[in-house]
Amino acid sequence: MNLFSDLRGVVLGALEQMAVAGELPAGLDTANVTVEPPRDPAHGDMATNAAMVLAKPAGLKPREIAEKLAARLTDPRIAAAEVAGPGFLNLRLAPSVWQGVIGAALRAGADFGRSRMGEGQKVNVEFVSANPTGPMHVGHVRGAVFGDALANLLAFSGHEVTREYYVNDGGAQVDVLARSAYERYREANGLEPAIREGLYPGDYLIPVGEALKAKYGDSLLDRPEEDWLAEIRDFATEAMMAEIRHDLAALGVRMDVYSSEKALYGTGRIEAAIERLRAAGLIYRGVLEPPKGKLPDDWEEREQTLFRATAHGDDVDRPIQKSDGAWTYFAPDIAYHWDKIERGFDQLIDVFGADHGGYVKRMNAAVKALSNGRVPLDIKLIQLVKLYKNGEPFKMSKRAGTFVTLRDVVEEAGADVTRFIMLTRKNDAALDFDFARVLEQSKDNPVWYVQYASARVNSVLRRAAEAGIDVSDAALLAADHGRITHPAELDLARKVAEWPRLVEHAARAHEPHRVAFFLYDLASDLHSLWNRGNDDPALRFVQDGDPATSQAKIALVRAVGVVISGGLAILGVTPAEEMR
RNA sequence: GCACCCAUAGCUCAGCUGGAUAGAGCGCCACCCUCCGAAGGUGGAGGCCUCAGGUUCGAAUCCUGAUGGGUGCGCCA
Repeated sequence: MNLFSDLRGVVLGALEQMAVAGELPAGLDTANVTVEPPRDPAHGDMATNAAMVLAKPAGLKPREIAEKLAARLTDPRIAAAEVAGPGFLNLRLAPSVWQGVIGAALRAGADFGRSRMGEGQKVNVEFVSANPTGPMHVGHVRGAVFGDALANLLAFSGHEVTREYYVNDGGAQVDVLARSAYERYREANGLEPAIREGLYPGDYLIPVGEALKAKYGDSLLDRPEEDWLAEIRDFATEAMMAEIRHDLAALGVRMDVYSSEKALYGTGRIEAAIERLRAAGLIYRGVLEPPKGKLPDDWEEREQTLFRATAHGDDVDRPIQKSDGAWTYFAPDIAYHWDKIERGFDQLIDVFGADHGGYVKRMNAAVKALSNGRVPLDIKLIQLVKLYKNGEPFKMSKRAGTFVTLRDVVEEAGADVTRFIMLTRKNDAALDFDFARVLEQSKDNPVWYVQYASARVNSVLRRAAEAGIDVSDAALLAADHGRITHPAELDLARKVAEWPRLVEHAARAHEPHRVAFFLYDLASDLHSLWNRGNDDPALRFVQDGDPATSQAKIALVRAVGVVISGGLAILGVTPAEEMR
């Protein structure tokens, strides 16, 4: 149930009637007609801009259209319709609408707000995709949480979602990993490791060295690199991926598919994808212009195989082969996205770090070319997270040597707090994460505030039960919600009613942070109503000697609880049973 | 030099894909603990939505340009 789209349907129906009656020209475009709650509650419960949107194409005055529209809005849910301002039509809804929301929320339970908006849409969300050369660091945390929450959000709105991790196990960096692990293997055999410049120095490879010793004994010592490189590379990569999967699990992130870059090589898949572009006339041999302004020191002209990315909106064409004929990193990426397209996804989402911003246009160009424009690709860039503790920059590097790991963050703040805070900012805005602040139990800590609301709902249910009131789901659903009449309570019900619409908008925009902000608002409204009960006993949820009214009020509280748990589930955060 | 992102209260940020008088938290000011949970609550002050044009019934939101900040820019993924 989504009240807003229902009412929009009512309005569109009325416009239809007007067209039939000759009050409006037929065939007007109503796509821009909205029915939304106005910012100022004094303007009623809902407002539609229909008259203003249609005035020009219809050649009529907005207020005139609004008057006629108002006369045709006979739906029982609409108690009053009045023309205001330049041509807004403000709708006042019957209290029963808001009272009905309580029942709708309780009936749907955890599914309240779930929609079929994305029905039949297969969406692939690729995120994290950290190189398998070490443990995940802070930079990955936000992308991991964002991607996971976005996937939840899309699934909740009816999309068929695949969560995918692209394992960059095919490039030079995994050879570096292998050489680094080999040194640790030598170390495990009692030799002095030579961690040269350019190798990965982190302690996390020590256990890998020991595991290699357990597997190979001393048989790989003093052997030329070509004898062990491939084997140790696979071994070390797998060890790193095991670590990454472990870290993701600690953060509550689950992947459906791990795709390997290496698996694309030697199978003709890259060649096939490139061929497809070539057939479209987008591959050629050529020489790139040097970038203007600062010229790299070692610039020399080179002929390379290029992808005509400029044909699809990029600024320059992009090399797919190095001058020695080997693929650049872009080539397997093209093949990987082609693979995703071939798997039948209707929509692709890539979650990248902001430092990959320069990559967006070329990837979009490639996907556009590969899918003939059929499959949209949305690349979400995740801005940096700056870590602080009590306002001081946070440095911790127990295992990694040079960076703060995801595990450090989760151990310090906990998965729930980490996830929530990471979603309290738009993905394209930088985020400050202060450990001291996020663990604080006060109103300026949004996680705490929302968790507190969730606990408070439980607390009310508990107390009511102690007072002998039946607070079972069935009883609350059967309660007489018509007893919810106080404006403050109806306001809270209005907020609950907004949830399905918010989910839809957030899903459409690919912006899970909106859920976090909504939950904060809703928690705030609940706390506020609670506090009004201090001064005005009529607003207390448990009314002594009046179990019927108590049940109605508690049903409202429970409806808020339903939304909060549902919203937290999307964010991947556990609701608090009680505060301690 | 070019591209992308950002610019909203003193600070940190929202702003529902163009709606009416721009919001929240912190900080500040004033009140409030006999009261279902006061590490809290209620109210208040605080704005040229960076600037200049444009689009239209209507712009913080869309377009162009400028300014300031971030990121990136051919054999690294």
